[in-house]
Amino acid sequence: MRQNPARRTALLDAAIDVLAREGSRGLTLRAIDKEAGVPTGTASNYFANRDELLTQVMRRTRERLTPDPEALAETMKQAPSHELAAELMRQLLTRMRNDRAGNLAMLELRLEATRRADLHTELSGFLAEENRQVVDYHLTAGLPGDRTGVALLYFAMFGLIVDDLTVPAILEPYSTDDLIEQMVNRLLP
Amino acid sequence: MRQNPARRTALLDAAIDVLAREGSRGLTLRAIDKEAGVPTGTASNYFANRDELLTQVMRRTRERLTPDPEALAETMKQAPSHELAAELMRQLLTRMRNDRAGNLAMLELRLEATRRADLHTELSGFLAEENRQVVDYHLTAGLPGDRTGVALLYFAMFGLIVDDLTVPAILEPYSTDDLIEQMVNRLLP
DNA sequence: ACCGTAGTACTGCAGTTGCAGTAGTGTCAA
DNA sequence: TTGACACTACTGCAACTGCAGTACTACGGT
Repeated sequence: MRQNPARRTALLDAAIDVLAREGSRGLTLRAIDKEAGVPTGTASNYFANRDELLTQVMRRTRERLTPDPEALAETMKQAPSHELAAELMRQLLTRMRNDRAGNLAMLELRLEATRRADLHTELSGFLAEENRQVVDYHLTAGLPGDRTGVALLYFAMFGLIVDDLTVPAILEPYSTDDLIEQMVNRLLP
Repeated sequence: MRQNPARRTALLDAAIDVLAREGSRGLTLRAIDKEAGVPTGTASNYFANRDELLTQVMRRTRERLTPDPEALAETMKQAPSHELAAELMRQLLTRMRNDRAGNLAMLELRLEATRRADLHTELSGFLAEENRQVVDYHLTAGLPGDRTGVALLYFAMFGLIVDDLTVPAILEPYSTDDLIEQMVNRLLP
């Protein structure tokens, strides 16, 4: 098992691109080699099997989708308000749109997790924890809304993001900025 | 190309099961034969290629997830109210839970559609139309809320459903009935 | 009633692809 | 010089597709 972390990350990023572009069906060790531009067989040296690969892809995807702490701190300089909450949601949507591959990969992993116990355990732990943290953060930052409202806000955002990524035609009749503003105002009393 | 409609439907239902259980990766014509318990090669006679198969799987999945008109009519006997809207949402969630395979297949198809232009066109048309219809239905039935509110309600429900299907651990801290009641009350003024 | 034909369903095979895994060699840096 | 990584090449295997050939069924003509 090779250790070179830079190369490993490069392989994982390549895997995310393959996953987004060709789906779980196209994700093979060989395809990763090709995408990363490394010799055939290299990915085999870094991942013992598909399970291990997927677990590591998940961790890498999580890293990529985590907001930049500095940018977040910058935004949070404003006084907490509905406007700030809406701004955070707009940034969330933008972040997701800017890493389309990462997001599609995460969706693929969710589906894959319904079939692989290990991945499911890891993904459940991670996403449940993240949800908890994000709600706590919102509340302790003094942003408006109660626990249920914040949870609903994130479910609505998630639905919107999935549609935006996969079938944006559904969103065409609406303005996403307007949707976000309305959902913040209505869900966070 | 064979025509026997009953057999075709049986093959498509088998395809949906395979898709849900093993993902796009495991969906082959042979796997469908096996799942449907028909002789090897049969599915090849019904679907010229993978594209055609996926398109037809999509149509069949749509059929399966459409609410039963009678049951809907029965529910709609009540006077329109927030309570009725909540009841409709609870039924939606139940319906989705009762056809887990159909739902997972639809998610797979959404992802597949990001890679196949034909499928994307068809899926976009269908889902956009469905969204429009569902919002119109809600409004003309006299249920509370404006167009934006109803749209938000469906995004939130969609997010909740996807989480429920793939990573239910996220929902564990919450009561789905409570979430539904709150989202109806808050999003539909 | 019989036969021929067309349409449909089934079976098995052959060829192809493409993957995983691993062994072996080359290279570079400590 | 030694150890870790990079690269190359090979083997064996599994699965898929597409084809070709066969069996069954229905139907229409005589």
